[in-house]
Amino acid sequence: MARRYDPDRRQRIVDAAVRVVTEHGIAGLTHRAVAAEADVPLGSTTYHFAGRDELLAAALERMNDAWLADLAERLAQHSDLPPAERLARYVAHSLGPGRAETELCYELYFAGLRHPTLRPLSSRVLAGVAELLRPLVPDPVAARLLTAALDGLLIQLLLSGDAYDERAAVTLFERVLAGPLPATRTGSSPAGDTR
Amino acid sequence: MARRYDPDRRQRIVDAAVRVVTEHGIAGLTHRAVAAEADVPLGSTTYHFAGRDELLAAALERMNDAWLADLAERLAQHSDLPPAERLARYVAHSLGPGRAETELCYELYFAGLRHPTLRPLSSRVLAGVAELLRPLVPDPVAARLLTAALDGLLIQLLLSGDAYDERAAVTLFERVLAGPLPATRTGSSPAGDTR
DNA sequence: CCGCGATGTGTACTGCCGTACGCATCGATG
DNA sequence: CATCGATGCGTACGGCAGTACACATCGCGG
Repeated sequence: MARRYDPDRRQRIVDAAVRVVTEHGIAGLTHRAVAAEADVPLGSTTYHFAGRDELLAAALERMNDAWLADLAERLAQHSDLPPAERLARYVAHSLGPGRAETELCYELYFAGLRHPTLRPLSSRVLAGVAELLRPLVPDPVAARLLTAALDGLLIQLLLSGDAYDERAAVTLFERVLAGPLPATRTGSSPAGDTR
Repeated sequence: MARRYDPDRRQRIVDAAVRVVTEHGIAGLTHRAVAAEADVPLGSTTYHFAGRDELLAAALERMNDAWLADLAERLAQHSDLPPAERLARYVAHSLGPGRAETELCYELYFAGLRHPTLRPLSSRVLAGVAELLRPLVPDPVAARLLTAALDGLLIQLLLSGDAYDERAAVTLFERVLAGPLPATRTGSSPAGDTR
């Protein structure tokens, strides 16, 4: 029972928490599970984190950062391709080996929806994605819309299990990317021109 | 302790389960909570439903049906407006008084993602939405893309708490709705034309 | 070298949960 | 009206969770 000298125990606990959440979901995050995963006694997790919530928040924050980093990296790759193609590639990537991670990210998203504590985290990720997409698009509003299209498409593919139609995805992104928002005009004309 | 004659007890239990899920989320659905909400003894919920899962599935199915019915109704209204406007109106409606319900629906969505048991339900709703959107659009693939745009936009608005920019939404829908998919051509040309 | 506070460890307490089960009651069937 | 199975009711049991807490150990400042 010799007490171990373990200066970054806290760090390792967060790592373990991330693994636990990845495997068992948010509901599966318990002090005991994390302690076992980190190979530390139960009391240790309660010592370093005031409560379950704090532990969860720490894990989520790290996972969010990883997500944004991954997106940034993927967007940087293939920088020769047109934006719509790059986004479609990113979708393909998200559905590939890292699919489980993608599913997690969206689970966290919605965890923020129910638990007010986590909302700022969700909001931050959302803003982060929009920011990364910003260079592809003429204005911030368009970046938000593009984010919506990306999210919606990914969610649908994750849920339906349908095969990924990359050509359709490219088309979707091309359309959303098409030029600056005509609606930028502050005019209040209610009827959209069908073009 | 006189035993009550209560022919549609099962029904009322489902109702109570819906209310419990609405208020406390999926994680909050317990036999005890439902029993209390339905004002029946604990043993009653376990008698009518084999287990927690069955109870949850029953509640979710009902909520999903309600969601689709609401969407159908909203789309039928304002049938004079162009489709993009109608969709934007629906988004506004979803963010209004029924916002809590909307949030619930998406929570259920992702519950299906983690729990394989519930996946068919999620998938069914997804297909249902796409089917309702089908008449607005030239082909089924476009309906799926439109569904993605709608979902993505709603999710973003629910999470970010940003004000709803209805004009931007209309623009988004107009673009996604624009004509039949050019990608319908089976051609395999890999590079999208930058137009 | 010496204490002392930070850190680590093990365990116990309390509460909630799913589920099982024995008994009570009543509608329906003959 | 007699009976029986479906339905209703209350309670108990085992498991797992969060948290608290007493004690052990060790780095570090004096």
